[in-house]
Amino acid sequence: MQPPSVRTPKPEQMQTAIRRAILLIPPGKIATYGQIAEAAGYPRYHRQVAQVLRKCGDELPWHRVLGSGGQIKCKRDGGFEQRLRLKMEGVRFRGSRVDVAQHQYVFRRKGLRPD
DNA sequence: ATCCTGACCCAAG
DNA sequence: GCTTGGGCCAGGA
Repeated sequence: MQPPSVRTPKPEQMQTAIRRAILLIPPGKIATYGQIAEAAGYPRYHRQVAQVLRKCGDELPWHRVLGSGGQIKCKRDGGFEQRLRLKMEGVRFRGSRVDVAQHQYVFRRKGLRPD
């Protein structure tokens, strides 16, 4: 059974909530796809976060979005640029991963309202 | 309606 | 570290 509150989301509203959640991440901090989806009020919709980034990542701090464990999920040049951008903001790496313990951004509340 | 794909996640081996 | 397989959801052909 699932709570009816998070089912059958309106795509437009969900996309807005996801965008707003991503915009909350300050420079030098990071969040994962799953955390963003949850913060936006749509747990389990992490794939939709990726969809939003692919579509309009140019308007968002896309480089602050990582896979679980602080992994960069972009391929090739995208991943390279993401790493550079993060380093430019002072984010430190441990091997190929971001030091999550130090840079994790914790959303204050989950279920951001559309306003 | 079905099938495939994707900037995903997680547990196993 | 790696690969597999199952689960998840939306969008496009």
